Amino acid sequence: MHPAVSTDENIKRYREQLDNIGFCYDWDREVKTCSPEYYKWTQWIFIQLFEHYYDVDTNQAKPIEDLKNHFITNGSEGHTAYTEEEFSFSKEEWSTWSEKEQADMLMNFRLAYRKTTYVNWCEALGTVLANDEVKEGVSERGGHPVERKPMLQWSLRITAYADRLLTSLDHLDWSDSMKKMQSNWIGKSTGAKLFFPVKDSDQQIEVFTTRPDTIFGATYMVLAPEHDLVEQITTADQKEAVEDYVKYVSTRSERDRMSEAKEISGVFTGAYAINPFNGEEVPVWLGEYVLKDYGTGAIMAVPSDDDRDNRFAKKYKLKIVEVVDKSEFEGAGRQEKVGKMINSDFLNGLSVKDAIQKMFDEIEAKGIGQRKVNFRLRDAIYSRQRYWGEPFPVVYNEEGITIPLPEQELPLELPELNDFQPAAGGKSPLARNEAWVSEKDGFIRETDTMPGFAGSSWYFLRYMDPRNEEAFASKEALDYWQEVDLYVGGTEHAVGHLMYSRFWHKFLYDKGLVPTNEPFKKLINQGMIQGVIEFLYLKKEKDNGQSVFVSADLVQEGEEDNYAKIPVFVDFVSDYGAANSYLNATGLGKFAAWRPEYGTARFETSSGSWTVGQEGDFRFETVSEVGKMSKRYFNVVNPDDIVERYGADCFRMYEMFLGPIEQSKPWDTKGIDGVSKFIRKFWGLFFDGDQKSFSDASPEKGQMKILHTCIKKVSTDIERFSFNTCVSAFMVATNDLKKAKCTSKEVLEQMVILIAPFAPFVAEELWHQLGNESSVFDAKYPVFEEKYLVEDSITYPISINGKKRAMAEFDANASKEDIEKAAVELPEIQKWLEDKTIRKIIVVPKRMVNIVVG
RNA sequence: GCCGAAGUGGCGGAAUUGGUAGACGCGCUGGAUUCAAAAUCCAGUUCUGGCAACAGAGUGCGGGUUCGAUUCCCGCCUUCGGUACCA
Repeated sequence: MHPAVSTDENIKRYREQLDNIGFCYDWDREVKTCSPEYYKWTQWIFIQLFEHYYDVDTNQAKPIEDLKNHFITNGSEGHTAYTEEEFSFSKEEWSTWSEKEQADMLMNFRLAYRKTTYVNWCEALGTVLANDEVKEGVSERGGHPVERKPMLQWSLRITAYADRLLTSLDHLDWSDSMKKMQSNWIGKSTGAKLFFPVKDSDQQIEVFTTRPDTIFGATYMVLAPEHDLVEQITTADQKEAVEDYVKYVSTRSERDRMSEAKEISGVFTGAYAINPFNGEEVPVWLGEYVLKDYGTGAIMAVPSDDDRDNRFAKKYKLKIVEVVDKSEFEGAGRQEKVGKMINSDFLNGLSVKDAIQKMFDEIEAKGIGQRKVNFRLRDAIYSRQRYWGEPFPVVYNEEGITIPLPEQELPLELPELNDFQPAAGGKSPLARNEAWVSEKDGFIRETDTMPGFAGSSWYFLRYMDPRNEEAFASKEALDYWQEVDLYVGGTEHAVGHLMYSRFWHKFLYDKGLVPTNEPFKKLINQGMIQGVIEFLYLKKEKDNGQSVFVSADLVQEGEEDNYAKIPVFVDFVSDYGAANSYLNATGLGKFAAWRPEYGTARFETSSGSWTVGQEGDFRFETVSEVGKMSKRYFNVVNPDDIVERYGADCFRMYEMFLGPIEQSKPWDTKGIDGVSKFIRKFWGLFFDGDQKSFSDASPEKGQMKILHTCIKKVSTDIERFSFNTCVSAFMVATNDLKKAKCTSKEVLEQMVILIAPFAPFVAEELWHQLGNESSVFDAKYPVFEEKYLVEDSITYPISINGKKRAMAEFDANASKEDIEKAAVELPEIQKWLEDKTIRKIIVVPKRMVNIVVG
């Protein structure tokens, strides 16, 4: 199916569902990130990013033209543009460079730029896979091998904004946990970068370390297996081992490499580096735990003070030199920055803290390195080898220089294609459309497309002015709406979408295109309604070329590692959600038809093997896990049938009633009857059968108390997004009003207004039944009045040593002394005081009494 | 592994600043109504012992602070989200 068709169907479907549930949206402001009217501006923003660099002096984005002019007049000398590498060239050199060489240099500074990055390449499928589609080195679909492969791709230089993304978190009304996740993700650390010369070579290894104090304990070095120097420094007799290892690591996902649960691995290059402080020769190793893209892609390993280095050193029997004496800090971890320096020449006797500072000075004095702030945050890869995305609004000339399209040629529309599979030779689908790719004058178009986060990084700005053809939004609209007041989103967006949006927004702010520095003022995290994911166990090793699935009950405990888990569409599964859910012959047939690549697979169950076409009594057990409802897991449950059966009011209130908004939980309709009953009960306050039962009778004091208790609870709970307790407050009020036989229109009318945002359909109907002409949503929302809740007396719990032993009622104005006296004299309390001395009596007014005895 | 969150009856959950643990709802048990069922209504329902009054235990596990801890501190366990190509 064409993605445009399925996307339209999905949008239509969502719209129907949202209407069905009774959500109030201003549909005039609807935007579609895949429509050319919208993505014209996504492309436009991309070009702006391409045309700018980040100036670290003024801390804002500046036109790349300015930088180019600087290079023309000064060369690299004195430039203040953000970049990862250092470049040094004179204006004369610049002027001798070809246009292509100059363009390549500018690429190192542009906020949108091209560089070689690694992708998960699956040769068998001829395509690049998302990390999620790769499970333990093989593709989730088909179980084919996947390797890391370098590819020239677009990236966004988000790292230029790292510091600002970090510091402006302070001013946001976001949860602390969310801010922490973002700040950890950005991962600012202050350290030193320094060079270790390679023995018998003119090469140097650059490392970044936050622990320069431990340099005398640096007994070996580790390079990322992809490090540029690997080939040059590897000795002849280690060549084969190194090549094998590099190949092995290319099949490992980054996540696997970071996990320490798995066995540590590495290989010796044969080369030695010189420790610049003590002149010792230290072996240079490769290790998969060092990543190419973090820091410099190389570390000085200090096994005495780093856990991973320590494990590595022990495994490969490398030298360990203790350099920090932690004897005064019992229980301190290996990596804790405490203790006194030992075995460290001029650092001996210093505290770790002082030693770090001293080393910064030494390194700079010796001229072998300098202080450096490093960020864990990496630039965002912006290319996707897929059809369904925004085309890049650029062409490449014959030399490969990037030329952005002029604004009047935007949008560059996605051309029609009838086959969305990757093109031959691992190229993106768009490469099939040669007429589109080849532009006039030998120019060619980019065949990759933009990622999903392109359109989603700024859509909220388009809501402010969705039809504007002159700009992504008018200045007037942006000034009026400012930022997003409240953003409700899940924590799954914590470091992805929310970080990218903030980055784009800051860039637009720098250009004076938006009035605010941050896009989302307040943010709350709703939990996810989860689903049960059903997996089939697939043997990683094929049997004579045949895929073999094994029923979960036949897989031994501890053997799970030999299997890949393949998700199955939950509709095929019998007893879905139960612990022993399974596929019968029909279900297996559906699975095989749905996943044709497994059409020839064998499915082993306790009652024999099943293959396509077989009938009979098979029970192939699945693995059930609670996880997010997602297209990827084929476990999405549809709200429509609930609305059909119980009505939208009931669906809405039940979903709220399930629990706190920020908590995740599996979807389960058990209990929805309670909410359904409540709505009928609420209706029953107004009607006795078909007869209206309300009257003009003036409300009793007790009824007003019930009403205002409810108003108070609901008003405060709405403010703190505690909707589940609002629903229970309505239930309590309804039960109480019924018990009080309340028929007062005055009270009931207020209840209707109060409940309207929760159950809009029934509220509107009752509102009209009460004789009102206008909509309930135009009525004034009830206001809590304290006077209805004033109590004459208060019931106190009386505790002995913190354990409740009696209840007693006291006048609301009773003094502490009176309460103490009366409490002690209660017969239920007296028996606990026999043979005991009263040590203390604590009275918390209007709360409780605690008598301490001993 | 790392970062973040959560863990309370048979189940979903409540307890807003350290002050009555289990509100509200589901389920279950008994009863009313009914030829019967559904629906509805009434009563009970944390666990253990007890006819009961009552007593003991109890908020993932182990410690600590406090007159008092679901709430604060330290150490663990389990589950969920993220871990850079889902966004």
